[in-house]
Amino acid sequence: MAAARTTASAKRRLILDAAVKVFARQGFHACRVSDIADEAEVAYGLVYHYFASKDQILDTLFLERWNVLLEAIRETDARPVAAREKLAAIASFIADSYRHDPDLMKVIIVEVTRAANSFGRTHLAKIDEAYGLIADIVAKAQAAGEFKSLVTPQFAALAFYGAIEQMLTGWIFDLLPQGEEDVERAKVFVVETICGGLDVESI
Amino acid sequence: MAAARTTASAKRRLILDAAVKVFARQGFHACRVSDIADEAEVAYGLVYHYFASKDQILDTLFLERWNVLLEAIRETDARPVAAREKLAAIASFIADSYRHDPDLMKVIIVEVTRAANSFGRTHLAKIDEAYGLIADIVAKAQAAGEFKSLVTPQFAALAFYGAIEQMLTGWIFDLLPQGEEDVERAKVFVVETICGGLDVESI
Amino acid sequence: MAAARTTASAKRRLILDAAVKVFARQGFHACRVSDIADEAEVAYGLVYHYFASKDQILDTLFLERWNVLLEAIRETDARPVAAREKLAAIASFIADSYRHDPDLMKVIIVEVTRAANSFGRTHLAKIDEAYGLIADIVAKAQAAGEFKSLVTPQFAALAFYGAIEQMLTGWIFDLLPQGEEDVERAKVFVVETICGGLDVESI
Amino acid sequence: MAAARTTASAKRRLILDAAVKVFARQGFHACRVSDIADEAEVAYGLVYHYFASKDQILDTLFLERWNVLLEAIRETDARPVAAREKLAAIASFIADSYRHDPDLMKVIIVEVTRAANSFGRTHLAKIDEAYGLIADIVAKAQAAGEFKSLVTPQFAALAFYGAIEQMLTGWIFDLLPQGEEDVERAKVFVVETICGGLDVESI
DNA sequence: TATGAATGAGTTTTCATTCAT
DNA sequence: AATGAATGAAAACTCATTCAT
Repeated sequence: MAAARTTASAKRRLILDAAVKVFARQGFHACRVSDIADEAEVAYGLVYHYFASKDQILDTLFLERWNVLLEAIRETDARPVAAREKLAAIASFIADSYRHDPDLMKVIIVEVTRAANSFGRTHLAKIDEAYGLIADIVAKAQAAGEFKSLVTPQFAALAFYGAIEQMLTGWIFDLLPQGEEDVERAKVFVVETICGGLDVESI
Repeated sequence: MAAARTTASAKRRLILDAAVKVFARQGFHACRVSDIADEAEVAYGLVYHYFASKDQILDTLFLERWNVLLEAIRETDARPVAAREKLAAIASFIADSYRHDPDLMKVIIVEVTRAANSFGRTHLAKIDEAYGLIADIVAKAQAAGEFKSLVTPQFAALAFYGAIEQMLTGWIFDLLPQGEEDVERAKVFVVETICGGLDVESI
Repeated sequence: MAAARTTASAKRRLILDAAVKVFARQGFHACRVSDIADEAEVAYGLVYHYFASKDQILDTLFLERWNVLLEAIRETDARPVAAREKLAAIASFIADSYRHDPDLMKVIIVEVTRAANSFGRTHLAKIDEAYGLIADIVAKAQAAGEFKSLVTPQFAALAFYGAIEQMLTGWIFDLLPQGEEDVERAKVFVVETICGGLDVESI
Repeated sequence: MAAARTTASAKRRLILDAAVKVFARQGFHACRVSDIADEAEVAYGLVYHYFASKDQILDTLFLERWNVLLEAIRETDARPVAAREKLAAIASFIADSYRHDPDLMKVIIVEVTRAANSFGRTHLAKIDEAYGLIADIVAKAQAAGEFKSLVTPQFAALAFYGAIEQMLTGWIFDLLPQGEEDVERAKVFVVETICGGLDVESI
């Protein structure tokens, strides 16, 4: 089972993992393919045996992870819980992803998701897919009377994702504390901000 | 004096304006210095007479505009209005900036603010300054009982700015409609989302 | 014995035949060793089991065929016919070779014989051997009074071969019609041009 | 006058001349762009300031010279002399070109004209133009009764050019003596072979 | 024989920056 | 101020060849 996914090639995985480290440390553009090969301790040419280009390595990394995220969102949405809890679960999933492999998330956020002019554009549709799934959650909640209908679901999704990405960026660049409890607290904050709003209850 | 700064040199301004167009069209990395010179219709070498490097051109563009934004936030904060109105004014100012000069805002967002690994890092402190000013507004509003204190002002600022940046990104990459009324409505949406929250009033 | 040479290995022959197709289609330099393996439907490494290098494949192809040509010229020369008929037989043999296996002849002409700076240089002596055999025919014809002695046999051979090679090049690159009758006519033309000359008989 | 052609740029000419030496010495493929820059004693990048690619240098060299050849053939054809003399003049012009600048002719013959699979193909039309002009001469001579009509003008042109190219190749690779008188004699030989023919007069 | 993963040397091209005029 | 020729460093990618199995 697990083997099936691993079998592909141990060296191939080695290269992908090395790329995560190198991209996170030096940035995609600043690093050379030879840096990846060195980090993976494989021959230079082997990188090109498994990947057609430096770009393709990043593409692979992004898609592997983003598909997991999309799946997580879909699963979350399928659960019979309140919309607010769904959003909380998504925020939690993303924050945990960062906790679990900060380098990988850094690469995905910094080099793809926020790299609007390069990989961000390439994967725009895939990224937008996530917005769409979140928007669906909002839309259903509005229809069900859980959420107000003052803003479009599309916009709410954008704001929600924007807040999360900014939070991640804060961690990545050390603008935000990222201790265990800080992260747990942040999960709550995103949802509180977006769902609860900043305003005091108007009574 | 002021004149001195403005007059500085018509050619210098020409180059900056050309750079905005070229950066917006081709991206900072994908364009050559000669593209800027061509667009400005000045000699290649003149670019280096006025700017020390290609980087410095973007730095200049960013700082010029970001300082205007910081000033606008400060002025807004000084006004004796409700916190929600202050945030509305900031959102409005940024949206109008985009309406007025989409190319410039595109360059600033895409090439600096979201370019976490290059210019974003360079100008991190300056960008963070904006978060700080917004956080101040939130902090004061919490102290005054206008805003709930469930999230830290710092976090609220991050979420607010994150939502706005995502909205701009949506316009820049055509994921969001950007007609006159669309923009006006979006201004309202950001504030409604962040301040009002998505949840129906809990009563 | 003879069987031994033929049997040698079916795979080896498969590779040589595939190489002809691939060299003809893509050119020697533009193709990769893997293209040959793919065309032959054998494993990549097997090519190196039978041949020491990519170069050696072309060398083998050339020598196989060129030796046949040399033998044909020798046999022709041994026949008790007029010199003009001998040249006609050689022209005919070469033209028929092209008719029979245009890809192989294309490879030999384009990649070896005309590739003066690479394989042409390597096989210069072998190629020159053909000129020498032709020159012998001319020399004997001059001695016998069949041919005039106004040009050296060496030069006559060069001109004769040059005309034939140009004719083949014309076919290879579609500058010359290559229908069945066209080829037959061309055989006659070469001899007529070189032996008969263009001038009207001076009486 | 002469200035007009030279003015272009001394360095540019320097690079072209250096390229001729380097291409002739090492071959187009075997040499690096840096070899050309070194030979010309200019900075590496300057080569790319004047030429878009290594290929373009060879293209330029070829076209410069080939156009001179075409012009020479046209002028020759315009002269009111016998066809045989016209062909003699063309052979003479080409042989003299080689005498005058053997490196340049070597490059053109070896790297373009005979390089059927690379530059030869690129410039096929231009090369064919020469065949066409020669064929015209033959055709008119046939119509005027100067030449027999046993072969098509197109074919005669191919044979004539083939013989000349083979002669040049002979010189280039030292298969043929190239002393002053050898060259003069060869000029006569080509015409004698192609126009006079090898056969003794049939009377 | 047969396989295909692994190796790593080698070169064109790009382009920011400098500098002489 | 203004010009644009001159400089040269830097890196992705290709692919023939080797080798362990």
